[in-house]
Amino acid sequence: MARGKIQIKRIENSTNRQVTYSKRRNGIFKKANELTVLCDAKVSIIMLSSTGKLHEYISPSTTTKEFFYEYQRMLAVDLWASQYQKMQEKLKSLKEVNRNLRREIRQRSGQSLNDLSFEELPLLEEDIDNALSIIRERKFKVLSNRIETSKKKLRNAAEINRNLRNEFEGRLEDPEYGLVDNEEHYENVIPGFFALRLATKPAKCLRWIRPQISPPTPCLTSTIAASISSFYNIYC
Amino acid sequence: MARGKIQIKRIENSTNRQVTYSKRRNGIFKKANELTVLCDAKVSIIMLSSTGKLHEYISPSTTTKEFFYEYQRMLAVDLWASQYQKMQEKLKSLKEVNRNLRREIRQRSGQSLNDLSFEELPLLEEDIDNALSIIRERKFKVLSNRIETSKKKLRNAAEINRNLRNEFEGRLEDPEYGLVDNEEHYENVIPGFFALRLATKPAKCLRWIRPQISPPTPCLTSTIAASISSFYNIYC
DNA sequence: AACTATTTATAAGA
DNA sequence: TTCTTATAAATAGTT
Repeated sequence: MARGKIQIKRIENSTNRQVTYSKRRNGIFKKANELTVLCDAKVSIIMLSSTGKLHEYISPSTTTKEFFYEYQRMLAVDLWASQYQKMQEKLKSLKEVNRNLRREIRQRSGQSLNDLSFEELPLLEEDIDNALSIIRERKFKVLSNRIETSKKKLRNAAEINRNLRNEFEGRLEDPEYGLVDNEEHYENVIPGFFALRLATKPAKCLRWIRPQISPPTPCLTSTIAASISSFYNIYC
Repeated sequence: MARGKIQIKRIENSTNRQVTYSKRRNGIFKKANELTVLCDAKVSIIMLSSTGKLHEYISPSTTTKEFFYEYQRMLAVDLWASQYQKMQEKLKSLKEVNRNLRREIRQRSGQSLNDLSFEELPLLEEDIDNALSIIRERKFKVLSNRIETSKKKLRNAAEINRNLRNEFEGRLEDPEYGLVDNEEHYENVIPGFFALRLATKPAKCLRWIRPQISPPTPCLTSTIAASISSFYNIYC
């Protein structure tokens, strides 16, 4: 348009393209503003350059947001409606599911039983009765597993204890390790292992006899002690 | 800009304004298209004229919707974001809640017990045991209510029956109503009421002795019969 | 919608 | 980026 006509096709020179973009963009925005004033119109222009930059023009006294509400209203084509509606429906169905789940839990807890029909009540009863059996079974299974584990750990601890004892006795007989007077002294050094009696039936059967000489042997870790303790608190 | 310079201010002559709007609009759209081609840019223009008409230009290979998603993304100022995001969060939290509710139901049914800690199991057991008691209690209450209701309805039916019988006898004695031979004939007209014996304890106590003469008295509606029947099926 | 005198936009160069 | 300027393009007023 000046100093020579140009073909309307992509400008290959990058710098040139940038410059032209900048100049023409201003030109268009200027024209848009003139249109706004002269013709009392509202104009929104958004431009994305090839380098990814964004520029916009919006007529004064409007925001882009307002403008697009207007745009949607005019075209009766809601740009976001479908997405929005889908979400709304999903929300609704989730709420419904939620309500039903809560009701089921309430009924399984013995509340809101009025909602149940005369025929449904015995079914619920049976279902919960079954559940209770399963849970009880599971409880006792977990329980006996714990007992087994504790037993094994204790046996292990006792074994280590015995080995230590043997080693110690070996050293006593070995002159290099110095002198120890008698068995009684030895008893004080390595305390008697505390007894834990476990029977087959879990309830009312666990008895924990505390060690009489402290500190207790380090072979029994606090973890085991804690688990036995909690076990004891719950079932004895 | 031609045949005389003009002031950039609202054109008061309506026709003139319209014409100018039309001309300049085309000019801008043309420029926009040139920019699109020359500079490899994307342009969206939306115009609302003073008469309320809408015109838009959008670079080829794009839709206005896409364009505005891009616009939102670039500006990080989501035009609809707040509403949208709130919904998304609500959806997420509802899903989470539902997942937990489902887990609770599973556990109350005796499934997924592995998720429960050693300490939680007995609590669940106790809770469900309580629920079971409540449900049983409720069941028996509903049951005895039904029995009461049935009893009342039966008494009522019997009362009506008796009245009918009396009225009929009255008519027999009244010459105006014609002649009836004897009591036996009368028995055929109004059949013997069927017996339903109800005891206090619900289980194994309901006995339904079918009427020997059919059809049964119309005073006992099918509803009552059905409820007694289902009652019978469930508890006897 | 077409014409055209004139203004405005802008390509190329600095 | 901005300025300059020759020239292309847009357009106001007219028909």
